[in-house]
Amino acid sequence: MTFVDQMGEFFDRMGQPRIAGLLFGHLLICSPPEQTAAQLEEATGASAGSVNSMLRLLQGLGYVERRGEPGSRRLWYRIAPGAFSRAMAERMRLVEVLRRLAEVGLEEVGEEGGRSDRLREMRDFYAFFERQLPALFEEYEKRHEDGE
Amino acid sequence: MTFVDQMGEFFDRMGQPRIAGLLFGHLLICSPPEQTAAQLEEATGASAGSVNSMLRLLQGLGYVERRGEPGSRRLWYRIAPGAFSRAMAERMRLVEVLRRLAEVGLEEVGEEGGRSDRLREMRDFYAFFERQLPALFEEYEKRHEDGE
DNA sequence: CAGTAATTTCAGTATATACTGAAAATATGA
DNA sequence: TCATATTTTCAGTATATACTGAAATTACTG
Repeated sequence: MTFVDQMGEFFDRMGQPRIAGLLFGHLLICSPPEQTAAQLEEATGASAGSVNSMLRLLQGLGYVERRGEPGSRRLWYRIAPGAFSRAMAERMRLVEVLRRLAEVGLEEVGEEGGRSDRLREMRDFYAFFERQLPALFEEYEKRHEDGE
Repeated sequence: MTFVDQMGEFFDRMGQPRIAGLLFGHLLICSPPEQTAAQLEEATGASAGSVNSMLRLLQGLGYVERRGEPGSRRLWYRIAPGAFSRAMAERMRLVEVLRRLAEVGLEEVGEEGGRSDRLREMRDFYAFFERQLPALFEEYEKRHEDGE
C-alpha cells in the first residue's frame, strides 16, 4: 500500500474523512509542492466535490493553504508551513479541555469527600501536562530554528 | 449541563460513543466507586445492551475494570487505576505511528530531491516528541509517587 | 459583453455504527 | 435439578456523514 493510501487509512482510523488523508498525503510528496484542485482530483481519484470540500476542511484546520496567481482563475494548494506543529498543538488543547472538565466535576461534587478523589487525580494529571507541554514545544521550535 | 453529560459530549466530539462517555463520567463521581451494570443503566438512562457493550469497550481500552464478588453473579465496575496515564500513553503512540508513516513516505520517494523535504520535516518533528514525551511521563509518575 | 475555465454547491446514495429492546445464555441459590 | 438474577447477544432502527456527479456559480480572457 502506498504512502498516500496509508495516510488515507490513518485519517479514516482517526475518524476523519479518508479523502482528506489522501489529499494531505499527496501534498506531502508531490512535485511541485503546489497543486491545483484538478491535479489533486486526478492524483487521488476523488470527485471534484470531495476534493473541494476536503481541501476546505484541511484549510480550516490550518494544515493546507491556497493562493491564486494573478491573471488566472486557478488556485494552488500546498501543505501549510508549520502544519505539523499546528496539528500537535490542537491535540494538546485536549489536555486543557480535560483539566477543565475535571474542575466542572469537582464543582459539582465538592472538593472533599470520597466522590472527589478520582476527579482530583484527573485534574492534577492533566494540569501537569498542560504546564509542561508548551516548554517541550518551544524546545522543538528552538532546535528547529538553529541548524536542527 | 452536568459533568456526566459533558463527558458524554466530549466522547461524542472525539468520535467515541456518547454512552461510553456517560459511563466513564458517572464512574468518576459515583459513590461508592464500584457500580453494577444495573446501577449504571439507571444512572445513565442507557439500555442494558449499550451499557454492556460500552463497558466492554472501556475495559478493552483499559479505562475501566470489573470484578465479581464470590457467591454472587453480580459484576462490579470501576475506573481502572492509572486510567488517565493509559489514555495519554495511547495518544502518544500516535506520534510513533506518524513518524513511521513519514519513513514509509521517504522510502517511497527517496531521501534526496525536492519531494522529500516535507517528509523529512515530518519525520524529524515526530521523532523529537517520540524521544521527549516518555521522560515527561516518567516525571509525572515520579512526582505522583512522592507526595505530589 | 460573451465565452470559457475553474470552483463551488447540493441533492441523492451508500455506508457505517450507535442504540434499543427483547430473546438467549450464563451462573448462582435453593 | 429447577428457579431466578444477571449478563450477553443480536436483529432491527435511526441517524450521521463521506462521497459522487452534475448543475450552478464565479471570475478571468478576448
